Amino acid sequence: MGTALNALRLLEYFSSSLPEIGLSQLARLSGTNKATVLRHLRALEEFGLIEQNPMTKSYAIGPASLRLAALREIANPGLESARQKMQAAMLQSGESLHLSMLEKDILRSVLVVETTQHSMRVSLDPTEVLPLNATASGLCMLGFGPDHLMDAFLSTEIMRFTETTLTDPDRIRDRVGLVRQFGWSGSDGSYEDGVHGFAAPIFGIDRVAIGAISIAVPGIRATDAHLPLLLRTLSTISDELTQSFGGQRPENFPTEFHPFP
Amino acid sequence: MGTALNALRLLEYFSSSLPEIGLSQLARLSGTNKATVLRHLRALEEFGLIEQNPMTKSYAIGPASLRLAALREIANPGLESARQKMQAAMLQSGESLHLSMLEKDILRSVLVVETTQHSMRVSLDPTEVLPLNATASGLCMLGFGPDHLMDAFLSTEIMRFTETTLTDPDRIRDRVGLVRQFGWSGSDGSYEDGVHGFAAPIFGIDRVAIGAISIAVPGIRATDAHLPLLLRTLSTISDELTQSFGGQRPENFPTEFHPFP
DNA sequence: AAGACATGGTTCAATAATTGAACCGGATTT
DNA sequence: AAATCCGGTTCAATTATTGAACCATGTCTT
Repeated sequence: MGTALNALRLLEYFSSSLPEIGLSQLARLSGTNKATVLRHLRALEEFGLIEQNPMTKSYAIGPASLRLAALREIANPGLESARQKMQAAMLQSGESLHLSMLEKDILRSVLVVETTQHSMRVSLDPTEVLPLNATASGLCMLGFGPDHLMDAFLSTEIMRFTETTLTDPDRIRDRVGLVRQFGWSGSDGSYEDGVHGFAAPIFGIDRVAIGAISIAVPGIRATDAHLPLLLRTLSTISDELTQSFGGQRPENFPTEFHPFP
Repeated sequence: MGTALNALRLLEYFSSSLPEIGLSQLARLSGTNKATVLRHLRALEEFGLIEQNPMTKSYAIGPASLRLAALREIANPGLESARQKMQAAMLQSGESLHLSMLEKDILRSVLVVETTQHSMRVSLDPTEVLPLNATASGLCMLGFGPDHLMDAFLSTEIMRFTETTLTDPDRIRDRVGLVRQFGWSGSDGSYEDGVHGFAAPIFGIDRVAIGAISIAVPGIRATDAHLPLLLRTLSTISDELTQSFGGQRPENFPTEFHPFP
């Protein structure tokens, strides 16, 4: 059951590293027959969610995506203003910013603003799924997101990415405790070696986090001297974004961020 | 045939004036059974293209649209830079800009940058379909778009919007001839009373127009004194956008725009 | 140059999913 | 309190979907 969904799922195989896919390749990736893949692609193409490159014959995401995004922006304004706020925060901190939102128990990156001030920067896939245990944003969500999130996450397989990835449930819980106390979270290369992240929650109307804003910094620039600036930036932008999404911080949420002891 | 397409078509009923739709209402709009509409909505929701407001139970475009748009931006970069160029042109001319692209014989608005310099401005729906005979952008496309476009358009019903809308095929052809000669097109309230538009084509790699950029001006500010500035802005931005989309202007295309005699 | 192996796309009978009328329980309206 | 509205469910008849095999074409390898 779910023909429409099967067709849509084909879109999941497109990514920033694989933006164009051929028919046979997509059939292989999805484990479906070529004929049905073609049928689905044709349907998606007619709607405009897919377009075929007439030269290479391979397929890519089509213009309807932009239309729908614009439409969502109307029903759910805020993303465009979020981008502007992130731009300002990028200029202030000099580092790349990274907004992610919770979509039913998975945390997905939705907006990336890259720094223009350093040539060495952290580049992120703007549609990536972020592991909750390995990223600063993920730890934030575990700390301030819906109550069931931690249990839901611990019941899935916990992935390891680098040496420093937290995989032990008890240690994750300890860390999340600290995050709750300080209001922000950090990750030191626990997702990708050499990449440090600092994140703070964005709250919804019910004071539960709906997403997170993070600053990604190359290890070399993640110094104690730099930290206060990053934390100040983080505190203000997380507050701004919470407000611009119509949310509110919990009563006891720290008004400014301090380094972990 | 085309279950997936039928599901996707439900998305067409969402618009800026109707961003949230209930189940029964959507069934009525689409002329389909409630049960199947619900099935489709569920499929779309699971993928994230639709989300249900838990309070009102009605449906709206979901977050997956943003993901797909970001993905398209990677495969097909340029839109974001187009926005920036349009922003600059907006500041230069003081008026709202409006980018539209051809999607298989229909012209669709994809990006709108509104002026910040006047409180009276022209506001446009960013996902609107533009009539080829009644808008400046449309006339541009007829003049510089694919050859078959004019015939395809004339074989459909030609709509009238205001007193000044061009509906006579011969007069349309005459006007398009002028547009070809001068490189830009204008519309004087032929789509909406009191709104004047000035548009220039954006070309693809094969020197055929793939879209148009237009400046929308309230009638009062569409003066002869203002026109040279608008035309200068138009000429440079259409050239920039053509380049940024990897296209090239035709050999004999005017290097600067002059008022119609 | 000839085969082997890719690719995108088509065909068609068996099958499995889609469809819509009728129905339900609850909330508003009359 | 009767009558509508709403979102959502059920189930048998039907209809569209599916996948194996098959083309035609192009590109490597031998």
